[in-house]
Amino acid sequence: MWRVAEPTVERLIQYLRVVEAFKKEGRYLVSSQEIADAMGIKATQVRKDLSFFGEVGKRGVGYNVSKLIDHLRYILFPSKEQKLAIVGAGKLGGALASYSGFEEDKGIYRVVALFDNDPQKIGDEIGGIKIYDIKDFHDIAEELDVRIVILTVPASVTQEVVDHILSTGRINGILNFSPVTPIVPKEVVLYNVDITTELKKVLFYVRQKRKRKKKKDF
Amino acid sequence: MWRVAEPTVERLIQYLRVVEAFKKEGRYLVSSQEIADAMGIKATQVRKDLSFFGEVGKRGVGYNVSKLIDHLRYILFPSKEQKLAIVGAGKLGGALASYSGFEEDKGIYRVVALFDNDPQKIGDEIGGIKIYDIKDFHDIAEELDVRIVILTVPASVTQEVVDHILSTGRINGILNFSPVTPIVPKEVVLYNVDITTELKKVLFYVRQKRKRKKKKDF
DNA sequence: TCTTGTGAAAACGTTCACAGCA
DNA sequence: TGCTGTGAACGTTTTCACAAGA
Repeated sequence: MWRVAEPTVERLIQYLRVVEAFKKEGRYLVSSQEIADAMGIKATQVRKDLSFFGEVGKRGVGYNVSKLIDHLRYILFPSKEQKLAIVGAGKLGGALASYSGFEEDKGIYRVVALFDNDPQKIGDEIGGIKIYDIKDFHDIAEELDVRIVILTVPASVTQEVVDHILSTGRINGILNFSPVTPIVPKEVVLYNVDITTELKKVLFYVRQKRKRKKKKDF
Repeated sequence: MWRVAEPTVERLIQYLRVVEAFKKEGRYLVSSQEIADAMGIKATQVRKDLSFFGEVGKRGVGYNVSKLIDHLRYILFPSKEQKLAIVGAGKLGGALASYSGFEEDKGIYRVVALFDNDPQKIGDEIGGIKIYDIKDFHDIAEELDVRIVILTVPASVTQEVVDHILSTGRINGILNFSPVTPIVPKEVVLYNVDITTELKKVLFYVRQKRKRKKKKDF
């Protein structure tokens, strides 16, 4: 199998979305330049990425929209729909359980369960998804064929919860929304989405730019 | 002013959190190795980053925890508390309005307003934050001194809403949660947090690893 | 002529090896 | 001796320049 660099994977995922949008507009052909413009990157970058797995466009013509979609889907998500669980049925977990953006990705993944430790919440439903007791994670995850988890628990219990869900030996992927990076065995895929860090990056660069501008003004 | 690379800024922000945690534990000194371990990176990386703005540790000793915190805060966020607005009072916007993780960053930023176009919601409060009519964005943003926006609107209206809020000329930073990358003038700082892309990266690499493992097993 | 595909170069980021100090 | 600071080496990612093909 090929070894794909992480920034390339990120862009391939976005190419798929962008090209699917072109298809919805009824487009039959698309150029690397058009894809690049839609994403704010360079056309050469798009061509490098797309040609990584072999030639897929036609020189002088462009890329066939439907063919390109099939190609990207085959490379990125050739498996059947993956089942996800959201662990932590608080505000953020609840918002994700009924997040409309996930609808677009039917066939790739689907949220099938919520977990929490609050007896008040267990048994309820959010967005049509049932809340289970985190104590029953082992059994329910097995029953529902869950191997990937979205983690939306408070920072203070992140490591503890991660240890618990990994003790089942089933889970091989975690998308963590807490600002604490848990320690996981290297065979588990962990990505962190830290909202507070992203916000601070915006703040830092806004200030940086103001400064640069002032300097220029002289 | 210095030019700081983006991965460096991200790590500096995390050093601040990690070192503040060490301070809470009553630590007076900390080594680059300890910081590195807490973040799963190399100690040399920590030293490179921390020495970027001049020497701040003591050779043979380590870093003074309180001094290091002051130093990082001075580099990253020397300005007064920034006011943020959340545009889009749906599930995700609501969850962020009452997100407890923001409490930790008091003094750096604060959410002061929500905006939506749904007359049903306008006038309500979420997490103590009032929902205003997006039509009044210009006036309210000026009144509340908002220059940074968290965007949690549906993908289909992302560009339209961005154009509207930028037309005030006040806004110079956007943290966008929609999976569509809006086009903004280059003087506006834009960061995208695309939950669906992060999820797909996890799925891709989980599959990749399974394959690699199988190969190894032979 | 138009647009893709690609080796080579440049830019960027990380790691190493060790010098410098307490 | 122990730990920081840093130039040089290394690895990775992006960009360039142009060859190849419809």
